[in-house]
This record gives sequence, structure tokens and C-alpha cells, in this order.
Amino acid sequence: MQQGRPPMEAHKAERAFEPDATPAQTNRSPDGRESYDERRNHILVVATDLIARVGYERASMREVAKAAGVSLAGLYHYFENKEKILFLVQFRTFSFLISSLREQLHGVSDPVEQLRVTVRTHVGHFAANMAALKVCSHELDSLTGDAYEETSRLRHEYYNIARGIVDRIFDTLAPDSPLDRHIAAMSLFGTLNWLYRWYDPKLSRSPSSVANQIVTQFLGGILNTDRAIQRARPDE
Amino acid sequence: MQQGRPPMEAHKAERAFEPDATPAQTNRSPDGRESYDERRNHILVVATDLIARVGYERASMREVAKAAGVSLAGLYHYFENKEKILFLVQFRTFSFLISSLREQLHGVSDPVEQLRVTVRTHVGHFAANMAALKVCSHELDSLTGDAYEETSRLRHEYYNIARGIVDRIFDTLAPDSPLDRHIAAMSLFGTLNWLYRWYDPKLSRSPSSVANQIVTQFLGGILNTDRAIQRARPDE
DNA sequence: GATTATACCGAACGCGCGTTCGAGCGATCA
DNA sequence: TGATCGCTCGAACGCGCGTTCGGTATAATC
Repeated sequence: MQQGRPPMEAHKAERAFEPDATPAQTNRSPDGRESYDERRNHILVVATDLIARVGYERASMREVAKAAGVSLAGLYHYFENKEKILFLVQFRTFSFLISSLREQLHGVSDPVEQLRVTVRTHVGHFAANMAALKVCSHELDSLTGDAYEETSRLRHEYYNIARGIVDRIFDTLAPDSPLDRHIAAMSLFGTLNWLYRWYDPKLSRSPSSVANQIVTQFLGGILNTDRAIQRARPDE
Repeated sequence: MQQGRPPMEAHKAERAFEPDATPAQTNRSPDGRESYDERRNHILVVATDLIARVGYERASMREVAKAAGVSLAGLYHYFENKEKILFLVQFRTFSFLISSLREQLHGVSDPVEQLRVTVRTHVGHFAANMAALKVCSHELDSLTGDAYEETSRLRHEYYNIARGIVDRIFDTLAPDSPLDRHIAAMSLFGTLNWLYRWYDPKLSRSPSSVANQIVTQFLGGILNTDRAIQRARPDE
């Protein structure tokens, strides 16, 4: 069996928090056995669920191993340590989110349409990967050192995309708005990152209808300050 | 020294998750020494800061004791266990938030003004107690059993106040709005509960201006769907 | 067939955790 | 003066944690 990645070379440097050179290529063996990548991804899925359910600190390696059907020591054949698991969950989720957002955004020039695409992508991705998105929203500070810097970089990249769209909406539709654009963008982010606390697409409305309402509220909120402002701050 | 509360009776039942009968009456002794309540509150403040900084699981009793200037064992003279500390932080914060909100709301009949008061109170309380509100936003699931039920009850009470105001705004200003009111309320909650991730009143704008913008955006978002909806969902 | 690398595991190590024990001390009260 | 009580602490207990060690079985390589 040749397709595995040598795990022992990991000691050679602290470049360990870079992503995989060959990420999850899912090369199944001729027989029915799982490949290294498949097994690794399976463990990652199980770990994501557990971390989402009980939190990173309470999710022990023993429980991850049990849930994944591997021995405790066997877990370390796939991940050099616990933090690496959390890092990979966040790294892959953010990376996928950013790249699919860029893909969806390609060719869309209307800023409002760009916002629609962005919120739709986020909510849709949340509905399809609730555990992973919860972990990304809730365990932001659980990483340390290089792993933290790396995911922090990705979060800012994600923020900058959204912030750029918000800026363009302001520029084209409400260039003289008195609203602080950073606050506006963070309000939107708050709404999106708080989804995991209440929204279950299996119990409630469809992702696209939730996304639509969020976009509608956001646009109304920044486009019609005149009418709202009279009611919102009569004194100041 | 007579004013302390007997700590040994705590064993008698599991009513331990009820609040104090005489909460923090700050009765200082004739001399300059701290009273039981003062010392207890001081520890609570220190613990709140630590939990806000490193999270509940990572905040060890040893570190709380060190930061508070008490021995590890001495800590247990004031709190029967670690969970009780987290419970008290959340219980007191939510209780204070709810009661001061009710107080501020008293005599205010205009729903829009009620919303203004609510958001102002929340943002103002956040700015004055950032650590406590961060703990309340971030450590919601760290409690278990009765302590969890109790704080969960308070959160719902808080939600219901806000939800009632949102409903009244819809009823009086946009009774035929197609927007889902639960989604609208949770969007607002998301914005407010996400504050701790980005807003620092020492570095950025004043609490009242942030509150004003949040209210403005929210009102515009639900009142002006007509204009926004054309841009937000051209197809559906 | 011998060698090497991979996949995997039982068992343990060492540490930090929440919690408890038992004692000391000063003030109060009989 | 002696007993009681509130407050404080050093020291320890037991447990669960992340991680590692030393090994075995299987498959690929020469």
C-alpha cells in the first residue's frame, strides 16, 4: 500500500501548520478498503461533529478515537496532535468557503447581486456543514501560534471580500450615508456567525429564504436611513 | 466578625443554583477590611476577566485563586465549585440586564422607542462590562443541569422582551411585511451577541452611536422592504 | 526471502485539573 | 478561660488529559 503520506517526516520542521500538499485526493484502493486520505477525512468529520457538540476543550482525543473507530494511538498516525485537528477543520472550511465564494462571484458585477451571492453562499454552506461552521464561529480563539495566525488570515480574507462588497454598495447606492461601514459589515457578520445558535434548516425555513431575508434587511438598513433615522434617533 | 454567610449549610440540598438570598449587600466592616460579600464579588470580577480571556475550560481554579489573591482552598470558601462561578457570572449579568432593561422601558410606549432603549441598554451594558457580556455570549453551553436551565430561562426571558418589541414594531409599522419575525429578531440578536468579537468602545465609536446605527439599520431593514426587495430578490 | 515502510494498537507516562482534608488563627460569646 | 465559629491555607487525592513508547501484522520493494 503506497498511497499514504509518510507521517514520520512531520518532525523535521514546524511547517506543520501548512495545509497538505495533496489535499484529500480520495484515491481509493482497488479493493474495498479505505485509503489513507479517506480514513483521515472520516476522522475529521467525526471530530468536527464532536467538537461542535461539546466544544474543543471537552472533546478528548479518546472520544474522537472511539467515535472514529480507531485506537487512541492510531489517531496520531493521522494527526500529529489535537490542535492540528481543529486547525484542519477551520482551515478547510474557510478555504472552501472563500474559494467557492470567489467562484460564485465570478462575472457578477452588480454589488447588490454580489451581496446576494455572498450571503447565499454562506447560509447555504452553513446548512450543508453545520458542525464545521459552528466550530469556525465558536472556536476562533482555541488555536495558538502559527495555527491561529493562519486561520486568522483566512478570516480576514473572508471579511475583506464582504467588506469590499459592502463598500461598493455604499458607494453606488448611498455614497453620503452617515453610517459607519465597518459597523455595518460587522452587523452582517454577527448575523451570519450567530446562525449556529438558532438556525436549523431541517426544522425551519430553507437556506435561500433565510439568506434572502438577511440580504433584504441589510439592504433596507443601509439604503433608507432617511426614513428610519427620524424614528431611530429623534434627539441626536 | 459576624456578617458572613455560613458556608457549611450549602451541603444540605441542591438548591445551590438559586441566587443568593441577600445578594451582594456590600456591608463593609468598621475597619478597612473587606467583608465576605466584597471579597466574593472581587473574586467574581477577577474570574470573569479570566474566563473572558481564556475561556471557561482553560480558566483553572488555581489561576482564579492566584489572580484574586486567595489560596486555592480558600476559593472554595466562597464558591462551592467551579461551575457555580460561571453560573453566578451569567446569572447576575442576565438578571441585571433584564431588570435594568425593564426599568428603562417603564413608561415608554412607542415600540420604536422601546427598541432604541433596548439596544442602547444592551450596548451600554456591554461597553461597561465587556468581560461579563463576552462570557454570557460565548459560554452559553458550558453549564449543565439546573444551572444551564436557569440561565437558559433568563436568556429566553431576555429574548421574549426583544421579540415582543420587534412584534409590536411589525404590527404598527409593517403589519403586512413578508419578513419572518423570528429571523428578524435573531438577526438583531446575532448583531448584539457578536459585539464582543470586534467592538471595543475604548478604540472605536461610542456605545450610543453604535447602538444608534444598529437600530437605524434594523428599522430600515424591516420597514423598507419594498425598495430593497426589488434589488434583493429579483427572481423569487 | 530478506528488508523496509506503513498502518495500527495496548500500555503507560507525566502533568494539570477540580476538589477535599485537616489544621491554624483570631474574634466572639458564655 | 474555654468553647465555638468564620476564615484561611498547605498539602494531598484521584482522575482524565494529550502524548509517546515499543511493539505487531501486513504489504511493497529489491
